[in-house]
Amino acid sequence: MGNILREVGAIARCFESISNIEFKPYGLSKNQYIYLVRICENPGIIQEEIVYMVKVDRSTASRAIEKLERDGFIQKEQESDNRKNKALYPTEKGKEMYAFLRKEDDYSNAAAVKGLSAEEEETLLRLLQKVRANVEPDWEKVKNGGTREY
Amino acid sequence: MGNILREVGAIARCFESISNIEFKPYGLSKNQYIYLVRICENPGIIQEEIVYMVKVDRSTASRAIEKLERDGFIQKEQESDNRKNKALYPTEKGKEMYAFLRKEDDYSNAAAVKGLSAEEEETLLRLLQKVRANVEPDWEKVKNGGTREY
DNA sequence: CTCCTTTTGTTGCAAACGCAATAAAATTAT
DNA sequence: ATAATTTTATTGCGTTTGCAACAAAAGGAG
Repeated sequence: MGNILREVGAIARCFESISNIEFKPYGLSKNQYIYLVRICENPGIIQEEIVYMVKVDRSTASRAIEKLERDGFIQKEQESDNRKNKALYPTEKGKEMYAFLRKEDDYSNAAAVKGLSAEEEETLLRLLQKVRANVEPDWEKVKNGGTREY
Repeated sequence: MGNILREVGAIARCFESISNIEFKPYGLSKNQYIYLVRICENPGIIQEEIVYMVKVDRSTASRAIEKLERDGFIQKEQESDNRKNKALYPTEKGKEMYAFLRKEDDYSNAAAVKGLSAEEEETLLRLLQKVRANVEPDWEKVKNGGTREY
């Protein structure tokens, strides 16, 4: 009886832990890298979209991003046609940090799939994307007060 | 360019979030279920072994398990032949809760792999186990102050 | 246009998190 | 046998986390 979610959980905690330790000396505190990466890859993205991509609580994202701004890695900009949404952009400092984050990320991904064939790697990614798609609606549902029956 | 670790991270956060919300009304606070499950499945296990399985900081595990004991879900017992290790056992209350946790866990795993063939499911588990094995040594290393080169 | 709902974002508060430092028992080395 | 190292567990401290509750703008329904 293998348990997919437990493997996923352990792997996720491993890499989160490693990343946080490695980025700390560069001025990024816990989990900030997660948000910075998304903002750098999607300039102008709004917070709620990051929440959807990353799967974290609104309030957590709000404060993490606030801190990123305070620390000079990103900037919030009022969209001209919309006074509610705040578009997020990396600063120069943020972009520099991103280059480093990318190197670490590439290294970690390569380390993760070491020993897998190119085909297995593709398969793994495809299956994980499927799992993620399966999970998303349940997450939305439960986060919004819905219940799962089992 | 698909990123395996980001998928893994999002999936893990989804299920952690769902689990925490679902278990809260039953008296389990954040992430306690993770430790309770391991103790129920491995009666007599010590804390450090759980840390190794789950991939979390010692101090986090220590306090989570302490709380589990305080809440009457588990018991710590001094091993007769060893005064350092503390063997962990579920109480009756803990075992009852475990039955429920198992149902939720089974449901979540089934939901996760919905639409995958039995073969794909096996493949996914196998590949995840491989990734986990790849990651473990790096986690140990970095947690103990070592550095990765990239 | 006005009312209702949804979307986006923030804040209060209590709890969990994890690095660092500590302690003590167990194991290994000399 | 004794010293050095490793293993196991805890605690101090500041930070992050997330549920709840809230606010305000945007979007839809009548």
